[in-house]
Amino acid sequence: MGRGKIEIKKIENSTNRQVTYSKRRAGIMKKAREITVLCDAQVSLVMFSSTGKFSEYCSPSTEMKKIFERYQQVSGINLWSAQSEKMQNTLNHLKEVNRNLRREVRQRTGDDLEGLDIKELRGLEQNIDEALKLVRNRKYHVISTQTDTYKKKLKNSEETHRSLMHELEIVEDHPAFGFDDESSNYEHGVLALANEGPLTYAFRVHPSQQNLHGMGHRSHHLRLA
Amino acid sequence: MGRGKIEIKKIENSTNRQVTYSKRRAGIMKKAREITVLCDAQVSLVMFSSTGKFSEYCSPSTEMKKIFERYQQVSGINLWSAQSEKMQNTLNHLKEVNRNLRREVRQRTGDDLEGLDIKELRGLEQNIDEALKLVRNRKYHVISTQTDTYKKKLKNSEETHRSLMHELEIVEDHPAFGFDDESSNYEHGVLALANEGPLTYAFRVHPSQQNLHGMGHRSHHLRLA
DNA sequence: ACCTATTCATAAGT
DNA sequence: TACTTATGAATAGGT
Repeated sequence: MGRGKIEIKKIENSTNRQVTYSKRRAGIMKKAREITVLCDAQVSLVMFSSTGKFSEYCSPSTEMKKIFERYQQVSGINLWSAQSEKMQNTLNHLKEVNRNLRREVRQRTGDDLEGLDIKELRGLEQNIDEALKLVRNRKYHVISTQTDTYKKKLKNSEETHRSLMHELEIVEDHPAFGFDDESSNYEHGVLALANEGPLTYAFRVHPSQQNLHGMGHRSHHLRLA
Repeated sequence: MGRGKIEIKKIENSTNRQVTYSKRRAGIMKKAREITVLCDAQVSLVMFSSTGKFSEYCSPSTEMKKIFERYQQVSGINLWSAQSEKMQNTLNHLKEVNRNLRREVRQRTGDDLEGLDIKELRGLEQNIDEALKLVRNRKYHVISTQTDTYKKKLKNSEETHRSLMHELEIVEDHPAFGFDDESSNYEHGVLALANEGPLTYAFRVHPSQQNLHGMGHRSHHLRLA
């Protein structure tokens, strides 16, 4: 059909090829449209030209998605196995990382020491001991910082008090209350509290980490924060 | 094209509709085949007749799968959003669990104590201290178990030795070597080694946990095993 | 399924 | 890229 019969083989002239592509693409689209209407069919047509230009037709009654899903059902081919496999791999990877992290934590809490030999136990002990020192140092640092703050606040209010008393003295000429300057007592109190307070360690349960199917081998996950 | 022009609207006579469907389907298929060859294009065509009959065409150079993947890329439509969304959620969930586990470990190693207040620090200290005791107990247990085994082995070989010596005595009538029975020296040695050996704690780097894109906020992950 | 009059699609030229 | 047109292809309706 045209000014002469043509052989069905690749058109080598690229301009010509593009022109033919455009014309025939329009033709196919029209045919697709027509068959859907005339025959009440569902059609999906996806085309990529040799230059990568993309065109599609899809029956108005449906969507590509649905047609592809139906295609899958009928053909038995799993179209997104590649994608999901990739994801599955990442997932498995993450699960393993997770398992190992949990194990590390359980070893650090002393809950899972079965598999360790002497050398590893010695190393772990050493490691935990160092961690303990770090935590203690930090604790003292925080305490002393906080104590300093309290000292300053105390000093402030003390001075405020003094000046108020002073004003009272002047106004009423009535010197009355002594003021104890042993603010170091307070520091002692804080330290005592820090070391002798209730020994429960407040783990916070993380709600978002619950109900991870197939993952949770602990009923809840701990977060120190 | 035919014995008369027809209007493009649903053919009500179902037999007629089926016949037309068959004819036009063949036509479209041919067109699809031709455009792929002539224009070096990639075409996928999926059709369902009103009676549910399924037909497909796909350029020989490719597969439905690939065309659909490409379609997705170009159109931006995620064809399996339902599937992948679920997975994505699990994935994100795992990532968060992971982050928190890492944090827990870093707090237990004393590497990340910035955000903790006194109460939390005190709890952590307490907790680590308990872990330390557990690890120490376990260590001593393993050591003593191992020592028992060594003792038994020693006793065994000692007896073997004795009987050998005895046989020598009998055979050659040549009583010569004394045997030191202080096997407890050995136990002392093991304990000393356990407490005074090199203090490096052997972390094993897990190769499979490297290069998890978007995940690793540590250059490597530790596993105590 | 086949036939064929008729309409349609389109190759090549502009 | 769009229009033109001669020509071959597709197909509606009949058998």
